[in-house]
Amino acid sequence: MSSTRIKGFADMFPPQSDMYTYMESVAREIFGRFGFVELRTPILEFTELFQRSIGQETDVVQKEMYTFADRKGRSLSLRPEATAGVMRAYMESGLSNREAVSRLFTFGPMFRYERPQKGRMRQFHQINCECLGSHSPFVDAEMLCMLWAFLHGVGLKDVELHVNSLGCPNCRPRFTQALQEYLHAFPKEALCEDCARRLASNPLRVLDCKQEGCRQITEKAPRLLDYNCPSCRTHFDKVLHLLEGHGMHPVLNHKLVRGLDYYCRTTFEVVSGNIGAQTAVAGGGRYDGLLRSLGGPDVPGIGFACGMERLSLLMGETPARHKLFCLLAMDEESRQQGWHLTQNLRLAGLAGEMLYAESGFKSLMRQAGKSGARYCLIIGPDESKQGKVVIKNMANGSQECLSQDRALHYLSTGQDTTGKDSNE
RNA sequence: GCGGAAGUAGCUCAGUUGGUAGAGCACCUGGUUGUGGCCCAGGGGGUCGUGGGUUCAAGUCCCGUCUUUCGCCCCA
Repeated sequence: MSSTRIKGFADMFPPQSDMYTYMESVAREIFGRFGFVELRTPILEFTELFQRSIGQETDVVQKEMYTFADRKGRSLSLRPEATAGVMRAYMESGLSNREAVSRLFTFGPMFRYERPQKGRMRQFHQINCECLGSHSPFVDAEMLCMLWAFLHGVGLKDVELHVNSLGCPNCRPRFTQALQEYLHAFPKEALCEDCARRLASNPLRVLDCKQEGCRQITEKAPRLLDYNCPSCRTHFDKVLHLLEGHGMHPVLNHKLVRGLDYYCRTTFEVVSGNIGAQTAVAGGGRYDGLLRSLGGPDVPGIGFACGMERLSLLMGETPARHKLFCLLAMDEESRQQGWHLTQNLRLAGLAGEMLYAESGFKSLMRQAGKSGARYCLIIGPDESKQGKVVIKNMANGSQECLSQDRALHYLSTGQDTTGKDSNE
């Protein structure tokens, strides 16, 4: 309503923020098992880095970046994706001299000036993984295996893994030429306006146009895979073979191309039909020439990005965190005792709250009920005189009065079976 | 950058051919001394996104604007 917030930039409260924290913790755990370490790079970089990395001709660079001059007139941009910054950091750190293969992951906000819609914000969040230093198809398969494990780890189902091979600088030009020849055979009106333009500037993009007319035409278009050179083909076959042998069944999608210039060979997307107009939850691929083109060592790489906004649309509810206790006290002396007890319970590892409102007992009791706490702790004049506390089990209504010193033991061991599984 | 839809209480929405605002849920207080969830009774809350215009009178009609949302483009 009030418009103090920047369009496309969202505040996140629970349960949404809990969900993002959850995604990150699952990612850390699983990526860690695969030998990945966390890298954090700046949100701001020199504009030139993105221009050189992502590609001067891409929409992302041409019209979607938040670009501005700093106080000394240098052009800076908020990162629209993570890979460029990771490459820069990798080069500057000299990591390639210290280890042959580096496995890095990073989380964080990215920025693109686009029209917000379902699953797309101007400030959005990605989980990003890069493996640098290996040409091996085993690595490609490993990345996909890890991505799949992560998505399953956060409870995702009903998603498909699409793969394709874009070939390399040696073989792709032949395909591009063949595709253009194929498309030129159709009358000009057959393709949509955008594709007519793409035909010259970026013919590969015609393949993933959503327009029905274009789709029919590209259905029988030349296929990338058929134009892969022998070594690209061998590489890709190996990746497919490994995945199949591991029980993953990637969908070979001949129309899968990627929007960023640096991709080659293995490319992939994880798609779902349940995120509005968007379909990709995660996407990535191999980018063997990227580091070299940025002035770095000739080190191959492969990586993927996973969109957290989109992922969150597909996830169920994250388990709500449970409070173990809610303490209410009825007069000043009781409040003081209750306050100390509350802090002691927390310091001993139990999660809970104390109600400070000086309202009537009924009101406090209602609030305790709403808090969702498993136990309600009550201290009134009678209890505080003897240093006691009433502990009421909110689920079954049973209660007992014991000394405040024993409350911790009672709550952490629990005399009933339901009291044992505190997860805080 | 382009197109469609919508903006009324914290939330979801009613609001009839224009006559100075309602419901449900939520919240608060009670239903006799210190026991929540159910029920009952009461209560607090809205410059009807915003700025103009038409009119005796506009939440209701007209125009602008902002925001949100769904698409296009593009992408995760």
